[in-house]
Amino acid sequence: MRKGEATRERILEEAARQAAARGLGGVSLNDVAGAVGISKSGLFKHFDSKEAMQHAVIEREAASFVAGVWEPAAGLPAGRGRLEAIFERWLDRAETAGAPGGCLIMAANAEFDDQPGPLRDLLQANLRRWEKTVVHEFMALTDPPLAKDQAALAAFQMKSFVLGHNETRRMLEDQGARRMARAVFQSLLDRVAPRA
Amino acid sequence: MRKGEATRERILEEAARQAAARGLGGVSLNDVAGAVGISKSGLFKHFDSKEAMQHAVIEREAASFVAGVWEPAAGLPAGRGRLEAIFERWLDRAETAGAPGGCLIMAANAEFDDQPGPLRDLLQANLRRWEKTVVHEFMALTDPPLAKDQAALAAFQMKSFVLGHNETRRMLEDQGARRMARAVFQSLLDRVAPRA
DNA sequence: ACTCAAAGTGACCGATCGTGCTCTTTTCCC
DNA sequence: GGGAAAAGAGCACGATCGGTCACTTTGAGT
Repeated sequence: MRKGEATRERILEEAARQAAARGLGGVSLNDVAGAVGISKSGLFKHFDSKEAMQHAVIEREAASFVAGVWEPAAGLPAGRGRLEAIFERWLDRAETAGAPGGCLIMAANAEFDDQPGPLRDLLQANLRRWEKTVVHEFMALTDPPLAKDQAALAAFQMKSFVLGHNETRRMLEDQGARRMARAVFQSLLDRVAPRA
Repeated sequence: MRKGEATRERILEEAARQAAARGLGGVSLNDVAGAVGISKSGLFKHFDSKEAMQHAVIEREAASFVAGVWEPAAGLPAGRGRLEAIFERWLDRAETAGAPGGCLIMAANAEFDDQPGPLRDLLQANLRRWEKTVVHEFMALTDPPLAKDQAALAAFQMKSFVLGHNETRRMLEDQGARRMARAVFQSLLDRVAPRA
């Protein structure tokens, strides 16, 4: 039904907002329902359980990640410019996505890395797909293509810089976080594929 | 009293174990008391509130961090060897500290980066002190000393590699995580202070 | 050995948790 | 417009949450 889908969307939106602040496990069905303007039992008409809702939140956020990080760059020609675009959009996530609270995916990865179950499985699958994407992106950076293990090392660094930026920005509250992340990423690109 | 101190220590030990798995906010006073072998009300003779206990857990873990990461290297002469030692011990934390569950400090930093309060303040203060330590360590790496902003960039990368290793190891379950972290860190050291 | 504080118990508080149930209202489709 | 299905309300459940209180046991210092 049309109406139901709209409500479902508002639920996920609110749940994501709360998850960004208190963690995915810390969202309260009562609070979500209240903020959306329905009763707690009404919420169960859209999700069979809290876990099912969390699952949907993650899927929604993963889609948002693809839309916000990958798709804006997908139109660009493969190469340094595209990697730079991806990196910038990726950094954006730590600062704006689901504001405030930063990137839900990054937080959830840390939250569930020790809690076996379907939620962790989903996060892991998403993370693995993204990892592959980034590695391929680095392989396509040079001609001839970068060796896979070299690309993996570059991808590891890129991912690390995003995580470092996230902590530096959010926990250390260092305003230079983005500048530093950008600097070291540019340095990485220079090493992997020296400018003409 | 002697007995009380021992109990207090067992409480903190168990609380840290649970915090590593479910997060600091997810520890249950009931479960902790049960695992220690005392009643929940007995627990309150050692800590005035749950937050006070969490505070003590963080302080204990911070001391463990210093003892496990900094002190083993403190005896070495400043320079590349000492930085390598620090890095290795730091990586160890993601794999063994509080096993299983990895480094409580890293997890707590991600958990509380959006939850204002005394716990976040404590984590932030610890993180800032450690950040300063690492920057100074990099400054002392070369002769003449590295400029502060250059050392900050190096420290940012080192910290990022630890975070990247943590996620790669714990969430991606990539067994090559440590090898990659070591490789990119060595490369960083080579750039900052080329070998003789 | 005596004493007094520290350590620990058990029952209980109000609140909130996720979830199930029945019932009413709304919305969509024909 | 009527009828079926979806959306939602309201209530209550058992469990668990952090926390309090009065009481008993234990242990250390003199």
